[in-house]
Amino acid sequence: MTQMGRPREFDTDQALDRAMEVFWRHGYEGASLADLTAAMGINKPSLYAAYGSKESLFRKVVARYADVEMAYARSALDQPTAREVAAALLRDNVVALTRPDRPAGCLSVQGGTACSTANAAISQFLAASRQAGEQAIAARFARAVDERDLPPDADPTALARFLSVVTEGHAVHAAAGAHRGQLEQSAEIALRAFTAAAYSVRAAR
Amino acid sequence: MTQMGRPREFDTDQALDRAMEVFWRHGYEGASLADLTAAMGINKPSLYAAYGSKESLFRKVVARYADVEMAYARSALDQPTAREVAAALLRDNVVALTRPDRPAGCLSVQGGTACSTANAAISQFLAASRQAGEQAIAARFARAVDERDLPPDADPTALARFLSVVTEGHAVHAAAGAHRGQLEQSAEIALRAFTAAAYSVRAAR
DNA sequence: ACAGTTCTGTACCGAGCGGTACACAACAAG
DNA sequence: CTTGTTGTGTACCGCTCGGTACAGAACTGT
Repeated sequence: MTQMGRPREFDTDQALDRAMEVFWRHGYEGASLADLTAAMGINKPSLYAAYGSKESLFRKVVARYADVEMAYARSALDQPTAREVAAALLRDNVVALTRPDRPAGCLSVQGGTACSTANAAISQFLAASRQAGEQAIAARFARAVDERDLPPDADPTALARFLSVVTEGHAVHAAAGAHRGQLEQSAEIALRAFTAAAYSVRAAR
Repeated sequence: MTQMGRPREFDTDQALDRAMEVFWRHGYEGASLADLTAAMGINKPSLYAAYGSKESLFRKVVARYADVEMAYARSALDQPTAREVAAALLRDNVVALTRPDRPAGCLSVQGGTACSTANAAISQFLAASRQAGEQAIAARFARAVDERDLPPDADPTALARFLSVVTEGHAVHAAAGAHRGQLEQSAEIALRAFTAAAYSVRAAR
């Protein structure tokens, strides 16, 4: 059986990308249904039939964002050493935050660090997804300790947190208009910090 | 002449503090007039008579925030050396972001990194105020170069930007629920990075 | 006492919000 | 050609938004 009823007249993934750009630029609450439907080229009933609700659409957008726009982060974790992981992460993050064909900054931060009480679930959801990324990095660094890449008293959690902090700071800065070269300078400083803290013992304490 | 007409029945600065807490927690757009008036203990006409509009109230709140809640930043600039400036800034910032009697995070970031098109001026205003802070730090570091505290090829602008990035990242993290001790670890790593980048020549490049 | 001024509370405004009812159009199955 | 199913467009829902008109209360100056 192929599919009954009238066929959908738009591509759901393509419309999701249009919605992503709107949420990315204006945040969850700053993006109105009128903005979204205009960008997606559909009407409200089509949106609700295909995605359920504004919140459900947003969650689908964030999932797609993680899949597509954050792919660099997963491949950074494949680098052979912790130092190279950090270097790839910091550098590719700066590139992703300042792509001329994308809104500046990061959907996960722009989406809503603060929300009205009614939408508290949104900011919690975004915070949780950022923390999941941080924990993935921490797990990678824990592996590096096991592999004798990092010294035994290195703190994978603290190192991952530091990298996460820097990328979030870069996201705020990029959204405010910082240029790629400016963030690259900052990333280099952070990378030196990471190396010192990770590989020299007395660092963490 | 004292003051004509019916006297105001509330303290405008105290009400401003109540409004600050609401904006701090929910951002500019996430804070409704109903939330604000309830927290301030006044009615809408009193709010409009005393502060002009929601946007005008927010700007007054941000000004007060800079005066009161960011006083630590100004006194950090009075430290004798660049390293001590950075250390005081990072550490006091972490304390300010995680005060148990204040909302977590930073009003300037929580206020609105992203806004609807109608309120684009708000996020621009906040970004500009953050950049003003960054430039004050850069100016302090430029003085440190003049004073032979920092080496002649240190980059005051890049160093200030790095510190600004870390504090913004800490603000995002704190708003997401990070504890003070966790951010202190991150601040220590950042401080080592700062010292290395600032005081050793080949660092910046 | 009275006028002029300023603040307070109620009750309201138009506009935009997220979300939906409904009639109709486009397809698959029989 | 009919029937069942699903998407589309219009037109609308109740609600909340930021902001205000207005009447009365509380004060100062004469």
